[in-house]
Amino acid sequence: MTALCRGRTVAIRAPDFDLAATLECGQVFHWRKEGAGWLGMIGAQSARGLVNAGAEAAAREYFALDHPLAEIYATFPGDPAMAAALAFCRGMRLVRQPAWECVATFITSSMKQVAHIAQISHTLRRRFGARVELDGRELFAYPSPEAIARLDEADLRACALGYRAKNLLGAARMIAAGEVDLGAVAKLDDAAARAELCRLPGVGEKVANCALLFAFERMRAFPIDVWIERVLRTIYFPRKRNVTPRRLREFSAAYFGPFGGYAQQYLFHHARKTAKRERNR
DNA sequence: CTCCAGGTTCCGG
DNA sequence: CCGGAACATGGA
Repeated sequence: MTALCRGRTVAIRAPDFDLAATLECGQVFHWRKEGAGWLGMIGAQSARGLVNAGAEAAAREYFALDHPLAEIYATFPGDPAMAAALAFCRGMRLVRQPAWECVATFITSSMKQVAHIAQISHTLRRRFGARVELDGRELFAYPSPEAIARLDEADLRACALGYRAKNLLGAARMIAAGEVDLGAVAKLDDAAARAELCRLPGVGEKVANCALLFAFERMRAFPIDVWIERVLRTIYFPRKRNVTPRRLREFSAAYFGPFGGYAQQYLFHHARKTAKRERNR
């Protein structure tokens, strides 16, 4: 397929890679379209800084270019809804995000549209994150737990976080204090890792599953948000009442298989984009 | 103006 | 375990 990933100066080649879908599907929120390419950071470094340093490997790691998409697709169920989502999203990859950045952005995601989450992410980065130069442009890393832990709740509310300010602050302080160790979470099995993440304020099952999927490579993690719930209810439980959250969880885990998280993200992106198109009609 | 957005937490059946 | 309500903010 196409070679993509232009941080304005450099390209990375890979087959079966749709960079735009990967960056626009609502898994990561800070990349910005610039001309024909995208500008953003991979952890603490600008995408171009990485390549200049001769570490293209880091970009390949971040964008998960090693994920065997053909094999993953082969595990998807063959129903029409899944087929349509696959056709729409083919080449979209689940990136490997830095754990704290992922946990924190999804703490701020509750009851927010994707555009709002991105706005909050940019404000936090600009105000409290480490600044990096890139050709006269400036980029900002996501602020560390320690940097946020030093702040006041009012500082965060001033970034339009609303009630989420208390949660982000509390989570940052727990991690800065060593009460929760994200490095240790990586070594736990799925259930234990989920439970450990849920100790953080503002992290419930859905946010924990996003973190497991987008930062901890748990390909079975299946976040159920309002969009996915709508898909599940309308496509897989048509005109059925009393379908409980527990039932949706159990169905998803059994039906979508070992790469359920990938299936979930494809269904999510497809549902959101097609819904927007319908609305504009 | 009303409705809704990648939810979590707490509270009463 | 389940459904409801409170919790902030901004775009459609």
